[in-house]
Amino acid sequence: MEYDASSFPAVAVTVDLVVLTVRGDALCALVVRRGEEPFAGREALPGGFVRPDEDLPEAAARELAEETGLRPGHLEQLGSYGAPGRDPRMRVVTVAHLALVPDQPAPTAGTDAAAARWAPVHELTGLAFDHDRVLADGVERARAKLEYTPLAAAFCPPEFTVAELRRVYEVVWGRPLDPRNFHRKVTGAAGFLEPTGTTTTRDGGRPAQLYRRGPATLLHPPLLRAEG
Amino acid sequence: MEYDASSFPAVAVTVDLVVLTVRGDALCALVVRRGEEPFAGREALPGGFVRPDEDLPEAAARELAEETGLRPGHLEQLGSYGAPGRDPRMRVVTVAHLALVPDQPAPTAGTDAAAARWAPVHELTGLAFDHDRVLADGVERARAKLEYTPLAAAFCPPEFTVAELRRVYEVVWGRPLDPRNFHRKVTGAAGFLEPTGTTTTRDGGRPAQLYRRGPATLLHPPLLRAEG
DNA sequence: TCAAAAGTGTTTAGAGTACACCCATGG
DNA sequence: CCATGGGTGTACTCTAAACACTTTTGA
Repeated sequence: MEYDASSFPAVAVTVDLVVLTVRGDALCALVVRRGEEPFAGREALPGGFVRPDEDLPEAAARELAEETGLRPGHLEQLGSYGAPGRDPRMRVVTVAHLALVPDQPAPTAGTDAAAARWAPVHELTGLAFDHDRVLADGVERARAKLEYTPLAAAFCPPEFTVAELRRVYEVVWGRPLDPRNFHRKVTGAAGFLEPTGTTTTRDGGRPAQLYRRGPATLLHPPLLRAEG
Repeated sequence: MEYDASSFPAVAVTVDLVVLTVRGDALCALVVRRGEEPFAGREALPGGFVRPDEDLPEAAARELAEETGLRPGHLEQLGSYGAPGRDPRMRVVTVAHLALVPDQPAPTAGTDAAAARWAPVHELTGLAFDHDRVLADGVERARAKLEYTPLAAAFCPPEFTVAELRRVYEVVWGRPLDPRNFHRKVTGAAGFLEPTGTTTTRDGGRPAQLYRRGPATLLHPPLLRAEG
């Protein structure tokens, strides 16, 4: 990395957020309606400047808290996007992040979030900037990561049943899973789930064991998307 | 993404490269000796400024060509690193990229590459900036991607034998693989390898079929790192 | 008592590993 | 003709998919 620190191109760095949640039957993303040019009136992913004193993950966490008022179940860097013309005003490189959050009772209760809403990802097209692409990359990352990490639990409340976890997989992958085999797999995967000892009947039928997220970060064996 | 384009923090954006190759028995990375402060005399990953008119992948490809004179077998974005203090002079956000190249007959024959060398990744510590971390992330990405993509072929010359491909896996993963089962797996994976119809005896013994990279981007089924 | 969902057991098919074995070349 | 590596066949094991079946609640 050789360069002269005194003469560098003027670039702005932002963080943008793909915030995903499972609501009803759909995988949903958080979008905000833009009030200013460019792309005024269009929807965009939430985001903002990286401040001089903060690291990239900090900036992403701050923006997320400002938009949703919530601590995410999971937050990771997705990738950077910096095509010269992506913002018509100036050179902007954005570091996109992927956040997974549990379903919110209230849609959005943040400060900045006047014009924010959750929308099913399959309905979201025509976003501002290159955000269609960023969103697609985020969704694909989430889908892939459910296979080999216990990340699905990030979409769930602190305590959840196996059926609720299965519902996350079914919505994100868009296909049904066998409840019996799914139950065996996730309860058998070391470190995925920790039983709380309590049960609930909120899903109807026979009472279901409640679980918390376990300490595992990788799933052995992975759950596979391609069944049958 | 709401912001005032006229008042943004001053940030420099660079690309850094984790360039990996398989040489002899070791996975090696390209490093350059720094001539200037900060970290003068220390080794660092190759990299440089993103120019005003180029996209991030272009910048990475240009830097790679400048350093190695070579077209990579594979080039992808790795991640961005932007901790406030990572460069003592000013705020620098770097977009790290991962490049995989075939083994070079001549070590490095580029323009900028006076002080460049290939070094086994396990010997590389004490790199400038946060490059130890960037390198480690790149190596881990490469290891993981060999499992479920046909990326190992990016380490090979245009035409290669199954044994040469297996050698790549053994070096990157650091463990021996059964030649017979490996052969069956890679020749059986659809789209991984395309036979050229010619053979070679350059590895000794019975002539081996030569293959080219096939069109597949994902491996079904994946090769697994954890064997029995 | 019935519907609904939790959870267990069993069968069967496919994939992976280990390893015996044969093939084709150079020296 | 022997060493070397290429390549095939096969038995065994392990996992997962499919699905019958039992359990435990609310209505």
